[in-house]
Amino acid sequence: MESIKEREELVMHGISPSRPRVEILNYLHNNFTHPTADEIFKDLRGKVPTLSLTTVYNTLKLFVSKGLCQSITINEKQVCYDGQTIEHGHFLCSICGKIYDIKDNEEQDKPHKDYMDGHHITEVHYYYKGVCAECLSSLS
Amino acid sequence: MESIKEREELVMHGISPSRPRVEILNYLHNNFTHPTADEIFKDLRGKVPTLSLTTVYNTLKLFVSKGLCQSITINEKQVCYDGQTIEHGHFLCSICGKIYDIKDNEEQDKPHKDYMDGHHITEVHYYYKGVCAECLSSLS
DNA sequence: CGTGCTATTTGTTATGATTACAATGCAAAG
DNA sequence: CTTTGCATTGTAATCATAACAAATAGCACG
Repeated sequence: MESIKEREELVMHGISPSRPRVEILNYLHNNFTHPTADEIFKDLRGKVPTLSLTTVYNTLKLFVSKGLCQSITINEKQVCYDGQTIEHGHFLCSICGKIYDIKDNEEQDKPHKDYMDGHHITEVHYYYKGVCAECLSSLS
Repeated sequence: MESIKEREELVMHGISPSRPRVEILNYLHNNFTHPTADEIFKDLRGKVPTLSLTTVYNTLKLFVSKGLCQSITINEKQVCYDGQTIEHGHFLCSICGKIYDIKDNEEQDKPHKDYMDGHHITEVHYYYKGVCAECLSSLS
C-alpha cells in the first residue's frame, strides 16, 4: 500500500500531498463504510499517531470542496463521507444504521435534470430508508 | 384560525390535542419554509408565551413518528421540518440557503421501488442542490 | 548548513443543536 | 377535592463541529 495513486490524485487536484491527507484519502479509497470524521480519526490513529481530529475535519472539508469525496447527510447526527465521487444513491438501514451504496443500473431510477422550477441544479442526491437485507434475514 | 382541523388530525393519529401540539401542527400547515425547531419556537413564542424549546423538539419527534410531518436532513447544521407528508423532493440553494419544495410532475423523475439489492425500502428521499431562481436573477 | 517564509498540523477552547432528566402543571376519573 | 398519569417546562449535559492561536514542517534562498 504505497499510496502513490492518492499522492498523484491530490497533486492533480492542486493539493499538496501531506502525510495526513494521503492517509485520509487512502482510507476513503479502501473503506466503503461511509465513515464519519471521528471514525476516520480513530482508525488512523494507530497508523499516524500524531493525527488530530481537527486535521481530519479540515482535510475532509478540503476534499469535498475540491471534489475528491462527497459528504452524506442522511444521518441526523453526524455527517458521513464517501470516497466515491460518481453520483450514486444510498440506503440507510433504520435497524442497524449501516449505509449501503446503491448501484443504479436503471437510469430512470434516478432524478436527472439541469433546471427545475427555474432553479439551477448542480447536485442530485437521493437515498432510501428501510430495513437492509441482513437485518431482514435476522428477523426470523 | 380556529385550528379545528389540526385538533382533529391529532386525535385521528392518537395524539391528545394539547395547546402546543395544535399550535405547532398549525404552524407547519401554514408555513412552507421548512423551519427548524428553533425557528418554530421563536415564531410561536409570541402566541404561546409558555412554550419551551424542549416541547417543540418533543412534539416534532412525536409528529415524525406518527407520520404527521417529515424531517429534512439536507442542511448539515440543523434538521428542518416539513408539514407536507406526501413524498416530494427538495431543493437547497447553496447561496441563500432556502429550501424549496419540488413538485414532481414527471413520475419517472423520482426513484421508486419496494426492494433494492435485497433491502426493503420504506422511505424515498431525494433532493437537489444548486442556485435558486431568485439568486440566479440577482447575479446580474 | 542556517534563516526566514508559508502552508499544515495540532491542541485547546468555543459554539450550537439536540437530548436527558427531574420538577412542575394540568386534566380526567373516582 | 384528591389521585393518577401524561404534558410541559427549565436546566444541565452531550456531542459534533468550528474557531483560533501556537507549534511544526517543508522549502527557497543566501
